[in-house]
Amino acid sequence: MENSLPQANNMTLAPPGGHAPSQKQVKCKDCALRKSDTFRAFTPKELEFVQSLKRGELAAEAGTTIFLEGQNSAHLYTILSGWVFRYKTMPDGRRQILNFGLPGELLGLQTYVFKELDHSVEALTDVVLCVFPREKIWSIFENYPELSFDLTWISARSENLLDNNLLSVGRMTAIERVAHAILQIFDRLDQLEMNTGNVAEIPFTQEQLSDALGLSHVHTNKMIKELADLGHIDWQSGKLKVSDREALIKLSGYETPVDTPRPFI
Amino acid sequence: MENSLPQANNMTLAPPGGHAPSQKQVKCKDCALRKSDTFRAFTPKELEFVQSLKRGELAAEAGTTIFLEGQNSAHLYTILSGWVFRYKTMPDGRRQILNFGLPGELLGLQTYVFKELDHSVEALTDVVLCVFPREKIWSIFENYPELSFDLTWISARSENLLDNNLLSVGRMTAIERVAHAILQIFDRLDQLEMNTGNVAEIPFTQEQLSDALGLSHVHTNKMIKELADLGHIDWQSGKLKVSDREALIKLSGYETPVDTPRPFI
DNA sequence: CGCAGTTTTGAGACTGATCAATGCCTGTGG
DNA sequence: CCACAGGCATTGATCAGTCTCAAAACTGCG
Repeated sequence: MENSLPQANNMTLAPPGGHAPSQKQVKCKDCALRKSDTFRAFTPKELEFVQSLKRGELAAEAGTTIFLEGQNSAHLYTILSGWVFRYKTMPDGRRQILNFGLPGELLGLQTYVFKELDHSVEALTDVVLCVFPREKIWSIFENYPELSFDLTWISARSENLLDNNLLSVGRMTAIERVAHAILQIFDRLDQLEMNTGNVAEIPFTQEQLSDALGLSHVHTNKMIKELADLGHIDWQSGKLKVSDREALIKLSGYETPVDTPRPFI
Repeated sequence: MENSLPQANNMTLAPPGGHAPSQKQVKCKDCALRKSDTFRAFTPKELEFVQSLKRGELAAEAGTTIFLEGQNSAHLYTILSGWVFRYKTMPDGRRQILNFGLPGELLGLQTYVFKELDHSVEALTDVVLCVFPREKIWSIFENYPELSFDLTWISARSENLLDNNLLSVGRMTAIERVAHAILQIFDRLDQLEMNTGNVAEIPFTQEQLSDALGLSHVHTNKMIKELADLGHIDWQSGKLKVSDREALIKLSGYETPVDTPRPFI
């Protein structure tokens, strides 16, 4: 009744065939994300336009494959709630998680720009996605310079996150990587006001984290334990507490980003 | 007389002060890069417009710093000839090369989108850059939807390259990374018609390659030797010959990209 | 010819991977 | 309400890939 869609045993390709726009959909002007001043304010005109692009909402369970490497997609999505991750795999099963996606982020720009996607995207938690048909994207470029700029902005930001991940995976030690990742996730959640003080709800498993960091899950676990033994963090049953942010920063060379309001569509 | 600019002992911040537009500058319509069908054709109108954005050309010697982390820049550049690399460093000197930049690629989009850059860019060889003042970029979004799309395209492509590098650095063994990198560089050069059969001119040192792959230069050297001993490659004094492409592909799981004409500005 | 930067080689050290259990928690069915 | 299964976290032991250190050989250039 609720989740109109992917009956989502893992690996269902979404959206399946002619996917039904869900019954109730939030108007863009009422979108919860707009309320946050993390995101730049839209003019009424922009809001109305974006509303005209929105086809509906798509709810997907944790574990659902949203995009599959090599496929094309008829839609782009903005994450309204929940987490996803982008990843690539090798034939023998090795997996690299490229990035985690949080609310406000756009999925599938690559599928619009190129013919097909060369990575996959999976829902990490139950998610709600805002659906845009790809044929309508062009009208953004055609009519809304500010929004076109936003698309470039979004793409550049995503590149930026990758730069950081590459530095981490390429040149940091295991413990530095873990500390760095924790701080990065923390700050991103902070921007979205998804933290309670110094505690965050972390939906990913240690194995998923290790796939993001290029480490084995065993070693990742040992590093987490070490950070905990040092008294810097406490990570229990999905709740991550950063007890000593400064120590983590010192340990990993993390630089707190200046966060200016960012666009989302 | 020739190189109007950075007298380029390393680490000169370019462009220094009020940099002189160089005397002779190629008209966009005569740009050598346009001749290649690697790049999408521009309409006369687009050509004329892009020409109006171009402020001049900048020649920089190998080793010149084009952008420095943390700075802002008054210009964006398109590489007309030569190689550059983007990189990040850590306080203790560890360096990660994020990507190599080849002719046709745009530098500094991040500096336009955000306030400042969080990586550096250095000329790997002598380069000639096409200079665009940042204040003019907005007119692209305002007046040319196709070119705005191209900017998004360029940004998405660059993200795509990073995805591949992250997979390589995060999940491949040393020898796989080296093989993968060689194939990737080779294909990019091929697109630009910069290869002679199966031989390419490679300007980077093994140390620079190792910084791109997240390896030590010693180990990188050993892997190169191993590939050579296997008879797959031959890399001597800047000339890299790929003798057995198939073997490299099998070894690294590299996937040859489909190359559609791409934009450059 | 000599110097500086780069490549090559060898030896030993160490970080992180792999293998193999065990423990823990949650949800499910009897 | 207990037994059990499955997924995840944790731990220990061993192994191996890669790093670091050190030195020598090579290359191009002034």
